[in-house]
Amino acid sequence: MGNPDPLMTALDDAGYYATEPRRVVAAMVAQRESHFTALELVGEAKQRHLGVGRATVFRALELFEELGLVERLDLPAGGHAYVVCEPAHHHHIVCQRCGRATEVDDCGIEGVSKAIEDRTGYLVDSHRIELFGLCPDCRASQPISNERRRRPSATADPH
Amino acid sequence: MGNPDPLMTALDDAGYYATEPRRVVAAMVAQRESHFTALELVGEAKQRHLGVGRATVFRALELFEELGLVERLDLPAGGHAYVVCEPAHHHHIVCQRCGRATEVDDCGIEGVSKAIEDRTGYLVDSHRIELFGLCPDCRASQPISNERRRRPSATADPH
DNA sequence: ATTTTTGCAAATCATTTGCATATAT
DNA sequence: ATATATGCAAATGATTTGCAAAAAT
Repeated sequence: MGNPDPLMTALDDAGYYATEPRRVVAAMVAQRESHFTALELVGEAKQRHLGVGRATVFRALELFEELGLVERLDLPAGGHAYVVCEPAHHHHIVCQRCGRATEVDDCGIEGVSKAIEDRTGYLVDSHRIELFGLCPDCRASQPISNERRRRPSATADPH
Repeated sequence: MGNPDPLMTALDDAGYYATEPRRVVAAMVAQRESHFTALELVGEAKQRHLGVGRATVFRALELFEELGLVERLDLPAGGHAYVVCEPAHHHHIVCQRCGRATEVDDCGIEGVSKAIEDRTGYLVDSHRIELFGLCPDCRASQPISNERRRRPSATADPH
């Protein structure tokens, strides 16, 4: 009678205790379709009387992130959100409208990284690459013109 | 008698008031060699009795960022920091040791973005690409082995 | 048995906001 | 004159921490 939950399995494999609260957080995470914040999970836990507290949610997410089961995104607006992901695979494209995140395989990013190393003389240690846009579904249901959304131009009325 | 400060000039060009507090913040920003946080500037202002308050520093940085004079980085550890940068140029490689940031010109990044659009069906709106590593100087003064620093492996002792 | 984990509430940290006053235009 | 910006202190929001009790090993 094994553990069918991949998050919990990974936890267990890494030597962490497979506790009920972690199972609960893992379950909440697993059924999310788009990105979510720690506080959203805290809220869900409270509403559904799941009995896991704020600190535990934060700690579980931190742990999941450490194990590569979840990734913390820095959204363009400045906030943070998590998405589930395959371990050791770390680029996502995130829909600005529905929040869905899709994993992106190395489309030449490694090569770019190498090129940058060569050009700058830096030794590259890690990179953060996040793309934001509209997913195919949202493109279909909310078509936008050729003109992409643009930031207010520097010459526009400043107030 | 013009304004020799590029940050202030840009502000002015964009139609914002060229105020003394903003000048002070711009000056602090301009003489930073590596990345800095809003609170570091607040601290400097306090220590040097520059007379600009917390809110003003935050507001000035927000404005500078809007004008593309400064970029807000999301550091790997989760914090934020700012770096000065050329307007409309938005990729940096940041030294993990000294915090210096170097602008990186498009080393094929646009191509990657396109490839991802094609593969995923997303319409890419914006991307965040930040690289972290060791700058040439820090490489020289703190040589590290071929083995890059690695995250604790999943099989390592969890505590 | 022993170690890790939890939950709570309080603490911390970063950032924002209201509003009367001051400043730039 | 008029609009914008400032400073302060208080509010907010997110995340972390201390610690005794509970659960997993």
